[in-house]
Amino acid sequence: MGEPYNPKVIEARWKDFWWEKGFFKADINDTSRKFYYLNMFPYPSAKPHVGHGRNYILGDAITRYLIMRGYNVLNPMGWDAFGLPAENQAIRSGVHPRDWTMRNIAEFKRQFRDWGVVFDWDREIATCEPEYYKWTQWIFLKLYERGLAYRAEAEVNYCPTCETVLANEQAVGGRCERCNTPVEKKTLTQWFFRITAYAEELLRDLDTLDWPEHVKTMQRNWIGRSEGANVVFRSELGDEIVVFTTRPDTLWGATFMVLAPEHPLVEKLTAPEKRAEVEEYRKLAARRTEVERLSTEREKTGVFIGAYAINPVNGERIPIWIADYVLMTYGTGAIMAVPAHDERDFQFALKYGIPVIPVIAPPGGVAKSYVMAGTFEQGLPGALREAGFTFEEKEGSLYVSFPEADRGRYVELVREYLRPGSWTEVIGAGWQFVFPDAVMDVGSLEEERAVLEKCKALEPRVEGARTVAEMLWRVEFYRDLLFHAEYGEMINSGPLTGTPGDIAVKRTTEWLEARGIGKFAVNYRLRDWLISRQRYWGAPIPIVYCDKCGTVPVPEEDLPVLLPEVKEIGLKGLSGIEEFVHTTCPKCGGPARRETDTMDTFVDSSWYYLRYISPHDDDKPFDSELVNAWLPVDLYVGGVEHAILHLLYSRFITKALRDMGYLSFGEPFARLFTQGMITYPAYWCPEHRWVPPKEVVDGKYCPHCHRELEVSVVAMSKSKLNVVSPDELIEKYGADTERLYTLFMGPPEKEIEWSEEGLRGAWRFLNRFWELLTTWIPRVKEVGGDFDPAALPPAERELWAKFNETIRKVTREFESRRFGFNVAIAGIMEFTNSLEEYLNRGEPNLALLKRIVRNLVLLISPFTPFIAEELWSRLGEEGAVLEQGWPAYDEEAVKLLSVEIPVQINGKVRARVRLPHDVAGDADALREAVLKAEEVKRYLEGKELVKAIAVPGRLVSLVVK
RNA sequence: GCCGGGGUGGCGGAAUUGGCAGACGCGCUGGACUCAGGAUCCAGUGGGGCAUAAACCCCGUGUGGGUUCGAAUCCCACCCCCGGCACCA
Repeated sequence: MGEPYNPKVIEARWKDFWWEKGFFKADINDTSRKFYYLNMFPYPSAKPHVGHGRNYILGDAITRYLIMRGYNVLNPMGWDAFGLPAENQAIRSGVHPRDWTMRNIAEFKRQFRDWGVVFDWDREIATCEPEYYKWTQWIFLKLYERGLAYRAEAEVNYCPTCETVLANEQAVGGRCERCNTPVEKKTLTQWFFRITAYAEELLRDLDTLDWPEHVKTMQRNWIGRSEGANVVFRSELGDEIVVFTTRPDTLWGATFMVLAPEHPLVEKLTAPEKRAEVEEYRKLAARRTEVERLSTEREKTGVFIGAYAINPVNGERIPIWIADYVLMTYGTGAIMAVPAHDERDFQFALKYGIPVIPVIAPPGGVAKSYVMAGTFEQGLPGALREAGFTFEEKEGSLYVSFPEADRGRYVELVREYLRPGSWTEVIGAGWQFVFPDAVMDVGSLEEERAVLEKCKALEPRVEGARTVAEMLWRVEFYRDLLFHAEYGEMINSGPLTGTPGDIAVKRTTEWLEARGIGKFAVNYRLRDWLISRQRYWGAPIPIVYCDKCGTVPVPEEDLPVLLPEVKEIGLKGLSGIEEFVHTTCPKCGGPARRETDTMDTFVDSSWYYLRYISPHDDDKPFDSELVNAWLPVDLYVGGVEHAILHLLYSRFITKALRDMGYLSFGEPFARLFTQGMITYPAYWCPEHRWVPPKEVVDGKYCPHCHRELEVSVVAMSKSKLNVVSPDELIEKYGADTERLYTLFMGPPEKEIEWSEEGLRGAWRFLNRFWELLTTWIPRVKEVGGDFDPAALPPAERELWAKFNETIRKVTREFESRRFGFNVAIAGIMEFTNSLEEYLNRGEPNLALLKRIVRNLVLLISPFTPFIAEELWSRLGEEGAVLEQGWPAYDEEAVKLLSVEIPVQINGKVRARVRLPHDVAGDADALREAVLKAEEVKRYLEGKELVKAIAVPGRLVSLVVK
């Protein structure tokens, strides 16, 4: 019998062993077998939970494997240590953010140690240490020198709860990412990094990265490149108004123009009688929060400013409006509005009575005509039918649909039957109005007006309509043809009429360029990165303002600009600390004021992977030569939540540093793996707020009021009280069990729910594993000598083959891009089951068993290092597990085995034939052997064999009649 | 709306990428041990048919069609779910 498994004793023995032995210290000067493995460093908030564990346990397993493969692994860890929670906590409790942060860091390190997760701790960094943020400031200065850091007055997102400015990316859906408060607008002078200068490259280089497709897609969407043209409109007074459009082919349909309320020309262009109204609207727009503004439900609003612009392609005079659906921050802050082919413009035009002129033929090539009851003579339906037109007749009205090609015929025909004073329309590729005495197009503003007037004169019921479009909109039958955003043949477009849809954009752009009124242009959704934060706990921006010299960067030798030591952290951040603000100008020595903004913490984390290479270098941020040798990071692992911000910023900083000559590469992370979160039920009581799962009564009732609780399975978070602490689990089951279960629960990429039952499955397995191995280790320990696999009897052969199959399976998962350790561990479990069965059968082959036990221990070691190290030492082997090579897979082993070949007859598996490996491996021999086999013959009797397909090593498929 | 990723037992998920669907684990059912067990061990477990039993048969990977000797896997159409973005001109 083996002894009982006691993880507490075992784990205590090895906890510090791996670090002390130096297995996790990278040899930074040897890059011949280098592997830079990197976990995203954590923000050290309070205590880590099992959800944090997923990331680090995964990484630890991978690095242990790599070490055994003989790689010189760099696997560092550090702390994203600046940030809001520390500061908010400080304001509340008076504990200095540094002390709070350091306590948490200690807690994280203790947890890692308990987990058996080891890093190269000699390279530990914390972004809040002066020796680190000195270089964050240095990077700022370098960007400033290059014009990539600049100060600008900008309308910014401001969170009234956090009392700070937020980056666009932190204002998620118009709400503060941290506290969910609706974001307000404020105009402030702020620091920006010019990430847009790299928009094109950031987009293009995504193609070179071995990253999950969805992450690349998210970045592509975020950068949001679109091609089109800038077109120069002019106001009636001659002011240039440039608009960006992706649809220059719709230019002839521009019936109005919209400027963003903040557009600089608004001031000048507004007519005196409109000024009050315009001013009011601008104020309203400025006050509106992002949420309101972004709400898709909201109806579009705007104001006519009393001025007109001239459409350069056709000289049409079109009204200029302002509306907040046009953003100052995208394109030129002004658009040409083409209501016939843009949904927003269409809504706007309909609401404010602005004409619509179709200029692109709709897809489908179908035209429609509605002939109202009472407007036509008796014979029309019959005549239509006779002429081959199909239509529906409802309450005396006709609803006719026909191919565009029949338009002429239809118009001729219907005209004959129209009663005097009536008309009908043909709506399709262009809108036509058919009167008994005339046919009129709606192809220009002038024609539109003429049609409208004529209709009004004939029919008092359309009196209220302000435009033709409004009139037509009343006819349900036409609605799907009044507006569309597809590409199609250009119509009503002067010299370009008739241009096919597939070349319309290109030809129009060329046409505009030839006339000097427009130019091909590219626009990005990406905005510059706003890095200013009005806070204390961050890296101060190293800038001084001098009355004489202006904006002066702090000289490099004066870095770091230290955070002032203060007793109490106030709400005003650095600006509230007088001693800090007042300084002398580095240029003239006169009195000056310091910049009091600190940098966004994403700046800290946008370059930390470079610092790990020489973490304690006082002379420079990093050693270019070593960094160029070690980077890009071979494998970067972290949560998807950083798919846009952190990764995009890091890529930008890398490219900027490369262009300054400090780096030889332009992408920091060659390969990325994103692991999913661990979820757990969170219980909500309307009265008693969040209830910890353990206190829930009968799985659903509040322990205080017995009300039924609302359950949601969500990512573990302290605030929702649904975290599972590793401490209790490790106390009860040991770290190996937590590790094993964490890796076994499912593919690491996916989000998954934590389950203590599942954890107990891992616990049971480790107990069996331990007992089995400790039972036999004393015996195999004494055995010497080897064995010849080819000479093994069948049962042993099979075991040996199966074991090698297991090695292959486990190895494959480490080498794959999915790290499916759930499958690898399942393989180990499966093999352990077989081994147990074999050992229960009788006296085993001890030489074989020894080989298997040794390698099995090595095989499981990346997942459960404690138990592996303990068993390894009990085997009496030299050295530690991490000093052993990774078990090799013996391909020959499987070949010793006979193979069971399924035989399909007409697509159904009807028999199985056991054959030697070499027979099964050869198509001809296999086919022959199977056809001769007794169990197959009975299916062939009296039948004709039509086809026999043999797949070597797999199966045989027979077709019979 | 646009983009991306998916639909396999009661659940998490396997399936060597076109070759025995459901590995491994959880849960469940039955049994053992026990004063007891939410501990542990053993057996069974996709659905259905037949049934003393072994065996055997049919159905089955979101739906419908197609390609193929053979489809969870490839193609076409549709339905549903998850994630991201969303007044970006």
